[in-house]
Amino acid sequence: MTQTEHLNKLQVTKNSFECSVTTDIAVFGYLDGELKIMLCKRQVGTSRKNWLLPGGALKKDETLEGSAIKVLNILTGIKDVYFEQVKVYSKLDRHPIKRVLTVCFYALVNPEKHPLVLGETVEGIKWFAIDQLPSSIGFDHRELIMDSILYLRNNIKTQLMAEELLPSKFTLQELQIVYENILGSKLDRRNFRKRMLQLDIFENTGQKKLGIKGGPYFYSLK
Amino acid sequence: MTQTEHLNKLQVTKNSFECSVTTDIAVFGYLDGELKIMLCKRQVGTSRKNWLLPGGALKKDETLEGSAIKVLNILTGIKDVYFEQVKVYSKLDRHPIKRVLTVCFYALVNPEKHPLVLGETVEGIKWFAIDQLPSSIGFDHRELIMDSILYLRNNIKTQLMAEELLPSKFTLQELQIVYENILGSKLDRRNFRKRMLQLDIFENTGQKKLGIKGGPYFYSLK
DNA sequence: CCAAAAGTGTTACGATTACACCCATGT
DNA sequence: ACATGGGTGTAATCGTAACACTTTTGG
Repeated sequence: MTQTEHLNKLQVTKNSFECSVTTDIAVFGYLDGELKIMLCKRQVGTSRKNWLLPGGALKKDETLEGSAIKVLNILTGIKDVYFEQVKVYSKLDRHPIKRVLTVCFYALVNPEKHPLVLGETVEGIKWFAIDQLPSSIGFDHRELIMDSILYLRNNIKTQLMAEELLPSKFTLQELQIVYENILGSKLDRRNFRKRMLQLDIFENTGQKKLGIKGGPYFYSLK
Repeated sequence: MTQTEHLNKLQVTKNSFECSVTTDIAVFGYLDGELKIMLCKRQVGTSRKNWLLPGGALKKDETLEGSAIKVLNILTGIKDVYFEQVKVYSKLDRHPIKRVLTVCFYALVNPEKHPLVLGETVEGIKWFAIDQLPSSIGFDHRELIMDSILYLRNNIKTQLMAEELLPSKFTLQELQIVYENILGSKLDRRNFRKRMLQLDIFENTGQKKLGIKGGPYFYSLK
């Protein structure tokens, strides 16, 4: 340890305040033709009013990312998903009882690949369309959700998210709907198709999706 | 308190791990014709090897933003600056002695408006060109610096940063240099000038900067 | 008077947008 | 057969990038 680090250590230990830290995860998935977000009702109890993002306390031997992954798996059975840090929330009164600092992540899942398994303390899990959130959302989680959507919206411009959100075979319309949901606006169908196909990462499987007029082809990642 | 919140409180208190939290601030400023970052040597001591971002421990009654603002003021005398959250670092071994979680911010300052005042525990403060960082940087602060530059670079595309970084009167060349420094690439002079003037937020003060061939005009924000 | 930097406008190119018809399938 | 949605190409527009000469000032 260098001197500087030694002194810095003193700096930290002298100011001995320590803080509970939690992670909350905004999980997005494409379901029933819409972009949705997963919310939970936690624990059994007489009043189960509020929906919450899945989340939990950081433990001694965990990184934030590790904690988020573990917590999500324990509560919902989901694993191996795409994660991204959104923001930290540190307002003094975010939690009614004690000071809690929360790091929010967002995750993208393809619900088809991630069957839900209710964790012990989980009363219920439900997917909500992002423009039809329930009115009863606990703590400041509505703010976390809104911020996560903003981050997602910004990231879609540069990053491709189809792989994470969509089933392995999908029609171009389904892909377009995901984009429109995230961006919150309508896109021109021809221009969208052209742009996506120019990326040269999708291929036409030759199969058509049945039950839909027009007979759209399924596409998959190359 | 609702039932849900009550239960969540149990959730948090049961897992009783609490963690020291610090904020570190990557302060950028335009100085000597270059974009620079401010680093400190902390505390007196025989060995003063490592440069560090200014930073300090979160206290009980502070938000992260509040803490960052206060810490920066105490260490360097700087106040009233533009802040933005970058990222949280939570690797287990970031700090040699104890578990410390760090939230990194970046700040933009106009050095002309913010005279430096060395704080008590500060041995020295120095501005480093972002492509000439010292080799001895403590902890994982090199990583924090690199991430902050990336965030800054991304933000310049949508946000205007001249006001924060530049003196009240500046030439368009100086403005261009800030952009080139942040982006890490050369820009076409005519296109840059055109774009900036089209924003319609700068005005030509009519004064010329002396000592420079060509006699460039000073501009200021409208 | 020479060198260095400031100031200025136009053209070419690429990317994005707008837009309409025919074909396939389900009902 | 009819209605719904799928598939496709082109022209217009906008924003970005490339580019050279004259003017001003310092040395």
